[in-house]
Amino acid sequence: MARAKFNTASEALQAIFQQAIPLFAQSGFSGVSMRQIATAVGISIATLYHHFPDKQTLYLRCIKESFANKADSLSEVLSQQGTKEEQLQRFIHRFTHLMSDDDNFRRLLQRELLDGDETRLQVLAKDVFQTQFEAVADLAKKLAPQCDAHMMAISMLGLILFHLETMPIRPFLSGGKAEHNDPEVIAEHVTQLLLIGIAP
Amino acid sequence: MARAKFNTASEALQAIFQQAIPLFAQSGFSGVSMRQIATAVGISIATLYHHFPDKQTLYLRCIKESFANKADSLSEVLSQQGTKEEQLQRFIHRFTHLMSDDDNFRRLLQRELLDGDETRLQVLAKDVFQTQFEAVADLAKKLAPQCDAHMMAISMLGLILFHLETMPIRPFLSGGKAEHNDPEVIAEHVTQLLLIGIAP
DNA sequence: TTACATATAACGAACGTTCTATAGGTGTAA
DNA sequence: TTACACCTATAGAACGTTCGTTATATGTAA
Repeated sequence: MARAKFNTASEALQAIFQQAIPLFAQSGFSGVSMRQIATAVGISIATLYHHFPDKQTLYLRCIKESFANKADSLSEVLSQQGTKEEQLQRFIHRFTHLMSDDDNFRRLLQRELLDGDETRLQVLAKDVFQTQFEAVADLAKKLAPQCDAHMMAISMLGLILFHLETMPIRPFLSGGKAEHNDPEVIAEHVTQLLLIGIAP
Repeated sequence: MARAKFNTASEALQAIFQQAIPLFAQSGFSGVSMRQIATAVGISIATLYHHFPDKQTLYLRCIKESFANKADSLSEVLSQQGTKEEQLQRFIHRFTHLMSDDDNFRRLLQRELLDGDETRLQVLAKDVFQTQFEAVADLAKKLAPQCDAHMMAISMLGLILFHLETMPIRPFLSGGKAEHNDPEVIAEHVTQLLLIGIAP
């Protein structure tokens, strides 16, 4: 019976994450059942409980797993040389692609902003975003010394994320075109808006 | 027994909406049970089913109810006279306050962006947002003729909404202060950013 | 009397979780 | 090398609870 499906516990965990992350990203914590996940992985529900003590723990580990390794790519682009305008452009492009390429990550993040309690958000801020957010705020300070760096950093991220967040509804809004979902188009628009605002 | 709690069916509906809307905004469709809602209203679960055929219908009517009458306030401010810069500033302020004052509405909206299927989002776009979004896009076109009006309108809304969306996590991010949650501060920041970008 | 708002009670299904058992690998002592 | 104890990964079956939903009865107003 046993020892047939996976060679190591780590393989089993990876298989579970691979199925559970998209499910949680799509339907949220209470929209996904343990049976659903077990079925998707192709294991029994008892096996799932052998690897995780309860549903909440599985969910939090999925988030951790999905959020891991996002930092490196941003750190790299944020440490590159160049004028501050070049740095901005590179960061915007990288971040847009990062978020555009990993819909599960973006959806889990937005679900956490809606559902995460104070403790979870604090962990998220300190363990996942802190270093990169500070670098973005520093860049904002260099670009616009007269502005509040924190607010400006939030604005940069929000500009990008909202275009992705509204992807499913924008086709039905006036002027919505398919090309508006192209990360290159979004990045270019955001960069221009930040650099010169709405000035002609 | 009966006819004791409410005088009319409409009163009963209003009492149900009043309890159900914050619950759905807080926990989402699958995070709230019919029993929870009935208990909050102080009626039996069967009474709830007397007024609504099923949970989905109740949820959709809650959304409709919560989204109603938001349009008028925006239409008013969007039709006022003044320079285009004044119009922008007035719209940003009004929209920020509208969203800031009604957290349930904002949360339901963001949940719909995550969970709504194509049909529901299409209804949302056509029935709730269409007119106002077009007006915002027109304003964007007047302010920045060289830009894509649709993208610029999305950017305006996203700038505001993301500051509100990230309220619970920003205290834990570098430079976050309580005053960043003040709608006046947000509106002023967004207006300045849109008007001149990051230029000094 | 009729129509409706309400409540009690229950339905079957699904939920998260746990109990129990077994197949198979691993370490150890005879 | 063999024998046995132990551990891990797995699954079947069931636990008690809650889910959305409904059938039925009763009280009140017109």
